[in-house]
Amino acid sequence: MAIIAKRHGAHRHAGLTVRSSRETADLTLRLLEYLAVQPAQCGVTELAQAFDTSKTTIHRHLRTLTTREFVRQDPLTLRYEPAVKLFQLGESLRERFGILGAARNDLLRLRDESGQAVTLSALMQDRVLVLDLVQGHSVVEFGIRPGTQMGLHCSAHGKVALAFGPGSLLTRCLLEPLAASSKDTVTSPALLRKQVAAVKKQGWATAANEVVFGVNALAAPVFDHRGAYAGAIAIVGSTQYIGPRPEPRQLAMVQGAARRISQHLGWRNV
Amino acid sequence: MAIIAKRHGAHRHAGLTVRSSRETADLTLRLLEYLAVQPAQCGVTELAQAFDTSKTTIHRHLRTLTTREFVRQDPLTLRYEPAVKLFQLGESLRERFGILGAARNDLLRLRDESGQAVTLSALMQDRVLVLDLVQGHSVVEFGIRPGTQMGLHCSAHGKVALAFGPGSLLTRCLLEPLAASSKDTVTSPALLRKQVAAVKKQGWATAANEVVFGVNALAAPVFDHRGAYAGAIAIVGSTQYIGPRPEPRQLAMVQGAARRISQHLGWRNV
DNA sequence: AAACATCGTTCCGTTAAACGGAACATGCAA
DNA sequence: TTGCATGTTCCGTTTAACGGAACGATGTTT
Repeated sequence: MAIIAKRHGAHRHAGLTVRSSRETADLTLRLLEYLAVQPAQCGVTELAQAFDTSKTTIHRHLRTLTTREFVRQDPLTLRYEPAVKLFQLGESLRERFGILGAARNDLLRLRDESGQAVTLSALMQDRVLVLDLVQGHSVVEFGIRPGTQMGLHCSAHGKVALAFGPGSLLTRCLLEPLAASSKDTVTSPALLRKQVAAVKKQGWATAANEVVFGVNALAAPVFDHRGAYAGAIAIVGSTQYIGPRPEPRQLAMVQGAARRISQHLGWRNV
Repeated sequence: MAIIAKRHGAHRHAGLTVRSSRETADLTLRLLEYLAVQPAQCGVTELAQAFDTSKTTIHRHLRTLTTREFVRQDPLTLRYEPAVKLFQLGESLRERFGILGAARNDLLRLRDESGQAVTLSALMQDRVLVLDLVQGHSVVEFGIRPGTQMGLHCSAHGKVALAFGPGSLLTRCLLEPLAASSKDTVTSPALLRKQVAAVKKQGWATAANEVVFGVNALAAPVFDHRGAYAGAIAIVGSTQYIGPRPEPRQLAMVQGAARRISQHLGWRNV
């Protein structure tokens, strides 16, 4: 864990301490991030070691974070942990996604109809972000936690975004080499273009074994009142239940749900 | 808006600029918070005015926030807005509440049974925090946004927390004067003690007209595997549907859902 | 089309604030 | 008790945060 923390911090080099971070507030932000992802409370000494700096510095930064209520000190253990503010600020960003409120009920209906887990994604800064998840009814539970970002070229959500999102998205995506996250990941630009074109034509996308082996997802786009791409919904489950060529019944359910959500967002006609 | 931003920042006093914030990183955090709650993107000049400081300073702080991906600059407008990271960190705090995952399905069932909006709360740092909301089926929609914190003495969630949460909570709550948020808010310590005792005995709480006039909520506690208070659920709706003395049917639904969620958390017997 | 206003950004000398070592107060274990 | 942890405070040194002025690019007004 110290490695992560030190990534942009201070490095020991031949017995000499070289400080590579140019900004001070930077440490405060790194501290905040570190505390947030840590499962347990953290002590000052422990943090000082992780960030390779003095206890004094850590303590001062924690005090800054505490007065702003981003972090709090447990009165019993005297150790530090993230506070409500962080949760609230994260929550306040949700409001920027009108799609979230509009989708909730239809996601549940889709889950009940399909029996599979249902996910909702939107495009944020050229990245596909999972916004919501409704757990399935199967014995083994699939699903991706909200906040996770998915690959554009190696997920059903991503391919729908490439097909129906901003036209320049595919171009920008192909600027960087396509990372292979599994054996079946598409790494050829030409093949990806072909797939995206197909998705655009048929109105849905699958990504069998592309994220995790044995798992597939079936995604369809959601549009806003102007007819612009607002996000995507997908059912996700074992390849046993969702094949590379999905059943017409599943397709109808997913696309039906997507259409209803689009309509809630003010979208009209085809 | 400038007032909010300046609250702990720099103040003009008789033509003299006095800087009251002792810490530098403090400004970075205030900036982050400001951007998060702002509905639109913000420009450098605008922010410099709001925080009564130079454009240079704002720009440098924004750059710090940008490199850490807490904030991003829109390439088109060149203005700044909160970025994914903030959402993800907020989301990561959710994991600290085991109650959230355990409750989802039962919240939906309760919504469908009761037809009312359903809320889920937990105790965080002596504050009752709304964690989840399932919208009702009625024409007029009620409900409180996740992230909102509710008064201990003037909400159904709060009263349940006082009755079943840490024993010292009531004591600490009574240290400060009980703020009246509406006409029907309980402001007498003696009366509150009495009400809390009643809640403890009966296992549920209501708070008609205490938050907003015409709105009532019916809350019941949820317990974890050790039998400790983990949070509360409630149905919320018009006083027309949820009376001060709720119908036995409604009580059974809410308490049934609370019991099922407790069982998912590992709670046994009673 | 030229002049203007305003945007975000860079430069640089000044100065305030961030820094860390040492000493402190406290709680827990041998 | 003594020892070793913890989190916290003090203070002299030094670093990096500061803001005014100048810059280049946009888009608006004359």
